[in-house]
Amino acid sequence: MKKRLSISDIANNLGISVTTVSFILNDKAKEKRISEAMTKKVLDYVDKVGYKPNQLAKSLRTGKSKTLGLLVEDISNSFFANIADQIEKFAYDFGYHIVYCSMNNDVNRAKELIELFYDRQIDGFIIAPTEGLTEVIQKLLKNNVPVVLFDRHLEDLETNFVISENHRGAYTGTCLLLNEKKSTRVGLVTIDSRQLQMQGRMDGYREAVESLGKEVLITQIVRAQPEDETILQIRDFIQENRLDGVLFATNYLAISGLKAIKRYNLSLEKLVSFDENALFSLVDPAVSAISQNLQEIARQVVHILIDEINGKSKGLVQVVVPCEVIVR
Amino acid sequence: MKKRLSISDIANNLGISVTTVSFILNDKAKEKRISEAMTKKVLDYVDKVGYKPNQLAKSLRTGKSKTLGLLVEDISNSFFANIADQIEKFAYDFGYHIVYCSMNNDVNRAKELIELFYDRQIDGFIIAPTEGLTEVIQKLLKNNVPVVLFDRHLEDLETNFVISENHRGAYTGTCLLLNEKKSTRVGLVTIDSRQLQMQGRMDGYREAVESLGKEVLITQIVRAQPEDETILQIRDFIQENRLDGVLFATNYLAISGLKAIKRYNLSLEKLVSFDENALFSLVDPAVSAISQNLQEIARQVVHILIDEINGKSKGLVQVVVPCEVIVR
DNA sequence: CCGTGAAGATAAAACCTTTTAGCAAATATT
DNA sequence: AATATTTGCTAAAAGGTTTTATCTTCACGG
Repeated sequence: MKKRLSISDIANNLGISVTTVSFILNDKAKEKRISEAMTKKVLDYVDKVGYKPNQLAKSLRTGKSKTLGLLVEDISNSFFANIADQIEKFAYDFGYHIVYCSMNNDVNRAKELIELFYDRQIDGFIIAPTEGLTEVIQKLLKNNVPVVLFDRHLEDLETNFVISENHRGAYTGTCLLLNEKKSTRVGLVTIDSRQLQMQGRMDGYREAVESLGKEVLITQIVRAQPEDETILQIRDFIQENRLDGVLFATNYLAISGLKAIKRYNLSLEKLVSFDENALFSLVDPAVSAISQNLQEIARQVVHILIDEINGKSKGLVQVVVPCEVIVR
Repeated sequence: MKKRLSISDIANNLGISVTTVSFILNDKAKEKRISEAMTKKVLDYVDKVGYKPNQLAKSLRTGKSKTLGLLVEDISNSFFANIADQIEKFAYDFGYHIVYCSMNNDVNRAKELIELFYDRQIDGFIIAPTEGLTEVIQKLLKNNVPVVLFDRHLEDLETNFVISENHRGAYTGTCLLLNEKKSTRVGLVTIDSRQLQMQGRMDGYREAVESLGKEVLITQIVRAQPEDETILQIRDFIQENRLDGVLFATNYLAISGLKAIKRYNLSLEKLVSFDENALFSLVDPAVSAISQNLQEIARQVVHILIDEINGKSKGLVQVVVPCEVIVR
């Protein structure tokens, strides 16, 4: 209803200049040699009338929007949803807001969104990149826009990133499945993707299996296909290879796997999955988890990004966060 | 690196006025009688140099930020994560972005966030309100800020909202559990909350049970307590009342319930929960779901809000979306 | 030849800040 | 006493748009 107060209203009502008010509100009173008395007068008045600066105007002038863009594949995926929650909290502590969006494996939408965010003067990007985003991220870097990747990074791209210890996690996870008995057969269900985190998990699995001289068994699920397809494929993989144990490279693959097991009444001794999920303790057989440290990842991501925004960055920062193994 | 072009750069380079460029870019060429030739010239040039308007400046001038604020209890909760995903998609179609945050049952943080968003000139709010937010939302309404509530609404607050058919959903869900046999005993696990959607679910349960002249058995879980407490409480509730079937008022209560069942080896015939969850088909006994139509809720929320922002609103809009019952 | 209206464009104000450069008065230095 | 420095404050520019009001030119009817 009644128009919001602006800084010049404050100045006029107090019979002083806008500059003075601005300095005081930005904690530059000391530095700019504004008297204590004046400072107090302004602060009291501002408090009394409840003035709040217009952030848009502020951003326009300073070029900083105090907003970060978060781009993930699918915010409804529990891994991303959980990390988004953490990221928001950490960002909040620094006075930053988050705008998010899901890219849904649509490279064009992703590119468009990045441009869109960029046009909105977003201060920095937090991205779980999909293949095909290399150029557009490269463009951001060229324009000196702060970027931190997480969950995966891209080859040929010199960026900051925070990822989990995928190789090691997969290795330890696979060891849970293995058994000295020559006959124990364990397989990996992963996705059809060249994403580096998936490569890491694959290599970890492979190394563990090979160290016991067993056969490396891998099936790669096509991302886009309907879940029923996936379930069938996993069933066939398990049956044809007479598997005793399976390592799932992601959360949602494990869920499809469990559906396959239930639906087709398969019997397996042990299951392990990347990422934790409420359901893993509730099904039979229980699923052990290679749980990523979401809080630490989020903390690092936000800190690295904000350091870079504030010019406090010391070159590239690339962090690998250990996983925790939850044995069930 | 190189400074971004501004509209006045365009104008200078073309030797024309800023106004002309602005009119053309805002599709007002016809209306403002700019010649076809001029229009084409400008459009071609803008395209060639890849000029993009500064959204901050635009927002500052127009007072519209093309951004909506989404406030939920906990974005990592699958219900909210899924709906956030949908909301983002619908908003995107209208050129709107979403900034989100989790309130985590912290009324003060919630208030602060709402004020913060408001200061950022957010065009409208999408809120799943918690108790205690009445006043601050009231304040938004008084200032003519468009608001749509979802999942629940608040008494004494005349707002737009989109909720599910809680009463009916709970009624139908409870009917799934019931059985003509006099001996069948069914209970409701809900939360200790006066939120209206929970009241609705409770009433639906009660009505179904009473219609068969059976005993109404309800336990209310304290929100803040550690999950182990909750699990114990559910166990006791089930055991003490010798229940055959349980209706869970939310997703996460069902999960705690399943943990109780597994951990203490309880045996129940049937379970029903509000909200769908991947895990419900995988556990034993399988959990039937009263699934909310997330897509429709999101669609409505966004449309109502944007209509109101554009002044196309016809008074209060209060929508109740039917639930789908998934029997397992 | 004058007045009217439309066509085609524009100058300048407005949105609300931050920040640079500078002014006047008070104090310190020589 | 004259000069230099510090103190306390401010005018105005800058940031990039949109929009109002206005200006010039040309065509047309009378």
